[in-house]
Order: sequence, then structure tokens, then C-alpha cells
Amino acid sequence: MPTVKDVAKRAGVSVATVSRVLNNSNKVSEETRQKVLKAIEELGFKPNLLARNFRRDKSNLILVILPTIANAYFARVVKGIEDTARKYGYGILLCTTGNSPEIASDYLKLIERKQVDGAIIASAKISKDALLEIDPKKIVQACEFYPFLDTSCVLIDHKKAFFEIVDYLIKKGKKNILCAIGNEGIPSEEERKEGYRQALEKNGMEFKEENIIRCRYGSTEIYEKLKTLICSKKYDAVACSSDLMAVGAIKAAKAVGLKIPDEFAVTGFDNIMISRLYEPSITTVAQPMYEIGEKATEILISSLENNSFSKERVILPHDIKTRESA
Amino acid sequence: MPTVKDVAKRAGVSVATVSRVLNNSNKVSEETRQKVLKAIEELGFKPNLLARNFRRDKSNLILVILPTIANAYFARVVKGIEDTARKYGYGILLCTTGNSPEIASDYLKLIERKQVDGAIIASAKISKDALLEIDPKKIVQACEFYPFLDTSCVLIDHKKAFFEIVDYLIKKGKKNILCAIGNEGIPSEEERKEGYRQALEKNGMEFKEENIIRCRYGSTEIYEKLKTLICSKKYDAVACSSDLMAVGAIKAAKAVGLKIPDEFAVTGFDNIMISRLYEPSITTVAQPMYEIGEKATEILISSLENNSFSKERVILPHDIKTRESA
DNA sequence: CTGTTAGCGCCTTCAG
DNA sequence: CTGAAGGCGCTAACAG
Repeated sequence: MPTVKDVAKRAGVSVATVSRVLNNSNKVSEETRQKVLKAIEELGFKPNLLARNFRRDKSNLILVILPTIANAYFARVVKGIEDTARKYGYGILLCTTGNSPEIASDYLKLIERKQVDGAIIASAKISKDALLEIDPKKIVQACEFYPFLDTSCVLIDHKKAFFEIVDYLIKKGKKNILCAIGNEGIPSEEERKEGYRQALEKNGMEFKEENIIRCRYGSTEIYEKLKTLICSKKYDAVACSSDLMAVGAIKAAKAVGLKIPDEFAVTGFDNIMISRLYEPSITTVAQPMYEIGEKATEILISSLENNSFSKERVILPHDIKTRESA
Repeated sequence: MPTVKDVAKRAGVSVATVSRVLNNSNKVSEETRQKVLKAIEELGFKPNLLARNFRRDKSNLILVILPTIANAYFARVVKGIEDTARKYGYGILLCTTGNSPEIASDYLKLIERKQVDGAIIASAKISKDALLEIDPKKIVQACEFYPFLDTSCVLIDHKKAFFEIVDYLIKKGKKNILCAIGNEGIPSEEERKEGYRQALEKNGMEFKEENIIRCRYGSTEIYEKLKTLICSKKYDAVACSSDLMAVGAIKAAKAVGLKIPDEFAVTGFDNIMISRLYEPSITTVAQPMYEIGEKATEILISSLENNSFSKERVILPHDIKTRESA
């Protein structure tokens, strides 16, 4: 593999000049530039990014940490991140943790070790002390906000969104609304639960802890629990914290023989493809997934490059998608 | 940031010894090792991977190129790649091309430039000349095999799989089977079409080009085309080249009022989650997605590290999943 | 506008 | 078992 030195020799210039041409410095005469380009061409020279990055103390890589990409929600967020990173000349190093904080910690070490310039944490579980030594301006949180992590963040207003969709159910005449929420310890899930509570209270209904169903976000495991509950015919709706939960809920309602949405209404959250394709199609909260990824990346790169850290808390708008299930 | 030099000074040893400790060389006395570890601890030293990678001429990064991760099929393949890469100490640099060969080419340049050690191309469209200068042992193809790309590969037998599922439809008594296939120029799609043809011929049925429906792999756009076709009631089944196509096909059959599977049967391909969740659930070909990613990664890393290139052509087993739609 | 030169941090012979 | 020293390829002062 030829190096700048070889190119320099061939072009009859110094390595500094070759480097200038490589980096589009304008302090090179057109004539010299051409000579250098010719030598590069002839030798088939390719810059060694390992050397360049080392010298510049910069990897141009962004670490992306999230629980999974099997869920279409995160897949879409990643697309927003990737496109934006590419636009600014960065690549993305992908880490799906399956919610293991240990895996997340291991990857986060890459920041201090300079394998990556910074990280976007999209809703992945992180242990607090994994972050002790990391410069907060090198991290942006997306989708989710862990307050103990003092970084910029980009997400929607989960409480408000859930409030709105429950309020929608109530306006549709539903009187006994269940709430299916992800497992505990995740801030956005607690926010959504609070939105549910506030919607009930605003409409003069009583909030009961027993009406909260806890189940995994990215699965349909709600099915069994719900089927048992709704046999009683006491309930006429469930507001779910994800579209996959909603699918499970619809299956349960069908299994019990309830007509959707009249006898039993179901709402989802996220607006991933399945909510549109499923039958019945699912009324849900559309999150601006791509835009969350995009904005988070822009904030991170700007923070990385300007070296000016202003903690940003960005709330992006959501949107209720009314469909057949409610 | 402290460097090996600082650690050496603090521990009262040479940088070589520090380096030995860092790399678990056994040629260090336990006593010295402890001194060094103590100094590392006290200084909060973190090895600079930019420097190490440069020095070792190795990035420990694998490039993963695929059309999209919005499709659960690829998301699962990526998981297999990521887990395996991690196991061997590699990270993955993700590139989703949306089937743009230009984007793929840009990223592939990272191999010669040493930003990555090698690449897995999972079914992404590549232009042949993007690869001219790349060492074939640094690339493994997954899911798909472009023969002009003379590399190792890991995939299923697409022809056989499609043959089997069409044969299954015939055994179920279907007489006029349509075939929905992805757009042209993709080897696996042509293989599948050939499997369709052979299944018909084996059963004494006539293959007609007009019974081939071309449509995008990752979408339900088949819906419109199919709805028009099946109004005639001439057809009693469609074998689709993806589960999402199958969803579109089922919607079309429902729209026309055909009973599934008796009046109209539908099969998918891939066995992604939606094929299990949809109603009716979809009979499909299960691809070993995770294992494809896993195996491809193992081959790549072994080829990278042993520097011994044996072109491997790995065909993994598939499996017909019988469900409600056929 | 161009060249000389000094490292960046680490690993790895080679000597001892 | 340990230390000294060279150098990976590139960039960026600095000098001219």
C-alpha cells in the first residue's frame, strides 16, 4: 500500500503538500494539485484512516446503543441516526443490548478509548456508574430520558401523548379503560401511566392501580393476562404502550369474542408498520421516529464539533392516528 | 489523558512493560504486573484505541451493508452478525443502502482505507466495479449470492425452498397458483421463480409467465395488482416471496371476499414476526436469519484472522411453517 | 505557496 | 523478565 510519502516522491513534492491536497486545503497551486492527483491516481493511493484518525484524535464514529432493532420502532430511529451521521461524514457503530446494562457499559467505554467520538443512547438501560467518567457532551439520549444522565435529549412528551389517547377513548364513550404499560423503572412508561391517570381524573373517573397491566414493551405477552381480565366483560377498552401490545390485546379481545371497537377498543403506541397493516388497523400515537434519530444526531455532532456544550432538551410533536381499533 | 508513558513513569517501569501488561503478555513477573496495574488504576489510564488500532493496522470493525433494517428479516440477520462479532471482539459499522449501489460503494471504500477490517454484504445491491480493488477474502455475502462477487457466502437454497412451498400448495389441491416475486435482477428472486416453475412442472402443471407478479420485496404493494387479478376467480393461491407481500395478498383476498385458505391460499417467505401475528397467520418458509448472520460473521473473522482464504459456500437449512393462510 | 520536521500513543523487535 | 528505541501514516506548526 502506497503512503503519502510515496505519492510525494512520485509527484516531486513534499508530504505536506500531498496532505494538503488530500484535505482540500486551498493553499495549493492548481498545477501542484494536479501533479499530486496524478500521482495518487497512478499509485492507487488510498489514505489510511487508521493513521488519519489517530493523528486527528477523532474516529468519526458514533456509537448507537439501543435495546434491539427487531422492533420496527428502533429500526426507524436508527435510520434517522444513520442518514444524519452519514450526511456529516460519520459512521455508526451499532450496539443492541437486549437491555443488558453490562453490554451497554462495555460499549460506552469506547468513548474514553476513542474508538468512537460520542454516543446516542436510545432508550437502552444504562447503569449510572458506567457514565461517571464520560463527558456528558459526548452523549445524547433519544426516545427516553433518564434524568440521572445529565445529557441532551430528544423525545416526545410521553405523558401528554398517553393523556391524549386515553382522553380520546373516553370521548368515544369508553367507561372502564385498562392501561397496559411496560415494565417498571423506565421513565417514559411511568410518564405514560401518569398521562393515563390524568386523563381519567380530568374526566371524573377513578384511577385504580389494579387496572394497570404490566408487560414487556416489545411483545404480545399481554395476551394471556388480558384474556383473563376481559372475560368479566367489565372493561371496554385498553390503552397500550406499544403497537405490539395492541396486537396482543386485539387477539385477546377476538379470542373472548368481543367486537372491536364497539365492545372493546384498543389503542397502541409508536405507529410502526404493523399498526397500519393489522386487521383491524390500530389507532395509535405516531412518534416521529426518524426525526428523533435525526435531531439527536445533529445535536451530538454539533456538540462534538463545536466543543460548546449546551444541554438541549428537545420535545418533538406526536400525532394521534385514528384507525379501526378505537 | 494519561498515556502508557505516564503509567510507566508512575510504576517505575518502561513503556514496553506497560504494553505487555495491557496485552496480557505472560512475560511479566507478577510483582511488576501489580505495580503497573496499580499505576493504571491510580491514573485512570485508558488505552487509546485510535493509537492501538493504527499501530496494529487493524480496526476490529466489520462493515455490515444491507438494504434496510426496517424489514424484520434483516434486523434479525444483523443481530446474528452483531452478537457474533462481539464474541470475537469486533464492532459493527452499519450501512443501510436503500439499495443504492453508490452508498454501498462509498462504504466499501472503508475497507481499503482501513476504517474497517472487512464487510458482510447482506443482499445489498452492489456495483461490480466497486469491488475491483477489494480483496475478496475481506468480504462475505449473506442471504444472497451475486456470482460476479467471488467471495464466501451464507444463504439458504432459495430455489428448493420455493419449490417446496409451491409443492405444498399443490398437495393442498390448489390448481391455479400465482407467484409473487421481487423485482428483477436479484438472484434469489430468480431462483425462487425457478423453484415455482419446477414445482408446477413436477406436478404436470403449465408454467405461465403471466402468472408471475413482480413487486417490491419489503412492501404490500402487491395488493392492488392482485386484487384486480383475483376478481376473475381464476386463481386459488399465491406464493409470495416475502411475508409482507403475503400480508398484502391476504388483504386483497379479503377485499375481494375470498375465503382464506379454502378459496384462496397465501404463502409468505422469511418467517418474520408478522407472519405469526397476522390473522390469518401466514404459512411461510422460515429462514435461519440469525444463523445466517452468525455463520457469515464467523467465516469473515476467520478469514481475516487466519489470513487463509478458502471460499466457502454455506447453504443453511430452511423450514416450512404451516399456519392458517395455506 | 511549499518544504522540513516533530510528534500523536502504542507495540514490538532486539539487546541485555 | 525488562528496557531502549524505532516507527506505523498522517497532519500541522513553523520556517522559508
